[in-house]
Amino acid sequence: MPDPTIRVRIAPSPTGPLHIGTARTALFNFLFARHVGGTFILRIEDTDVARGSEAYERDILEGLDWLGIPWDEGPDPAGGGDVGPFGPYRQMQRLDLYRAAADRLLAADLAYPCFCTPEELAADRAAQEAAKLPPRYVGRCARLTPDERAARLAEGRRPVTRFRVRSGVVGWNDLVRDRIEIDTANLGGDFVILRADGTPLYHFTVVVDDAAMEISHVIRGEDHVGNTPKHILLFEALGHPVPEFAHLPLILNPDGTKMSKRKGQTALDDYRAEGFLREGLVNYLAYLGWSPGTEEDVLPLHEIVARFDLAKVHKGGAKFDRERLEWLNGQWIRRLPPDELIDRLRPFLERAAADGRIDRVPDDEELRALLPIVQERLPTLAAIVDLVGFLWTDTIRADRTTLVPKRWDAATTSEALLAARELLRTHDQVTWEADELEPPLRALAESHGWKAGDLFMAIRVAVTGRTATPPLFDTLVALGPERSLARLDAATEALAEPA
RNA sequence: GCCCUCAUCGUCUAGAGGCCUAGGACGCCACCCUUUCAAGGUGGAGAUCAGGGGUUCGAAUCCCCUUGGGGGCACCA
Repeated sequence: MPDPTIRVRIAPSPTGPLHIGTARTALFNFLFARHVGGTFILRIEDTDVARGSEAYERDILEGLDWLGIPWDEGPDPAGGGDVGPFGPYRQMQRLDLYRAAADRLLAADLAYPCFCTPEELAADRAAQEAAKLPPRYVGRCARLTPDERAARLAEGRRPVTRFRVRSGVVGWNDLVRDRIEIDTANLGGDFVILRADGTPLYHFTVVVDDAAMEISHVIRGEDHVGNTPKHILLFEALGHPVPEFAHLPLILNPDGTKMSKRKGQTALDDYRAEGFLREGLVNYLAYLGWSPGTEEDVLPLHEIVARFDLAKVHKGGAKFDRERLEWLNGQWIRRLPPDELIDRLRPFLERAAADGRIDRVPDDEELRALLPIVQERLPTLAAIVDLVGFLWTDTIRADRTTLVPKRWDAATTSEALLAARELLRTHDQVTWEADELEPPLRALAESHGWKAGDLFMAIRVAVTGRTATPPLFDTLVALGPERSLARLDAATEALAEPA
């Protein structure tokens, strides 16, 4: 049952690649909207021209799109025109709206021009700091007469526009944190809403846009709690009903501070590049600060939507736990249908080939045959190369020390490898299958008095170059008789070389 | 300095006065399975519910204080 009165938004600023925290906030907005049948809007807050870039905007749209949390209104991720009746959805295309809103505030004397110079403001702040007072605008220009303003204008000084902060207490019933009240005396004085060049600042654009776009619920990070009174004041000054607010707990670094690039991996793109699935990421992110209250850990998006409830969102922050993310991702990889897994693995193989980490890319058929032995061994998609990259590499390097099993010496290893090679060479190639390869090799070990495990380990390292691999006989099958024999030869040669 | 705010195993969490001698999951340890590595199964260690006061027949759950943590105080968003 769609509810047109419920409208939420994610409003990222393109000043960096899509942040995992932004993705989480977007997800919670999406979950809330879908759960109640509301509308999920994406708005680009690009008024910080100095730090923003179009490349970042693309990264954000692409990342959100990839995550699988589609917005109902906003820029078209494919690069087309905006979608939705409240556009445009990029703030730099809405400048006249802010200008008009500011004019209304100016006309009602709810805002005023301020001619203070950056130097004056810096001096004020320094003085306040020295006196151990909280920083705040002193109000030098708050009560300028028309003549004084005209005089300054005549000097060629360009004023910023400041919003008059009224005295009193502003409060709201936060949907996750309950009642919050803040005395406006602690807001830092009258704040700037328009720069001298007329471009608007954050606090002003959010409110003008949230009002214009009829946003009913503002769901954002806890770091915005202190901004909320300013926004409420602005809504009131603009004569617009104040929306509901819900402040989400922050995602934290391992040391408990707000997640940052310095102390953690924050770009969604980096997780994507490592081969984390959207399903795993979404599942994990949804469980940071929220839980369905049941004992289900692996939950698909539509189930999360069905169970989501803002009232059950936590108040305290949650540390980002990569181990748990990896486990969850593995769960999702194991749940992927074969064809789907193959499709998702492909880009990672192509990338590995481009980087020279493997020499060729397997086709779908080869990959499909491999899935039974790799699917349960992948914590991430990118791990495929590490796991079985030796299958697509022309030459492997197996050094002498790893070639010789723990309980063996080089001579025994050579002897065993030679015997195994001979056995495999004469093995019927039509029955080059795991079930057919195992018995004769076991018999070989027994006849020489070797432990089967030692023999298998020697062969494993000889044909793969590593001690940890998928099951040996499946590996030999994937390798094929020709390459298996060649690698056994190369290994014996390596052992024969003087150390 | 000021304002706001949070507080259950190492981590993510269940818990909305008696069901809690606090449950699950990740991680860790052991065992089983086993040719290695995983996956899977079983079991285990791990939280005097930050501390102290109340309220109550009864508190992890309600109130107060303390402590500790976090967030915020821009012509950034």
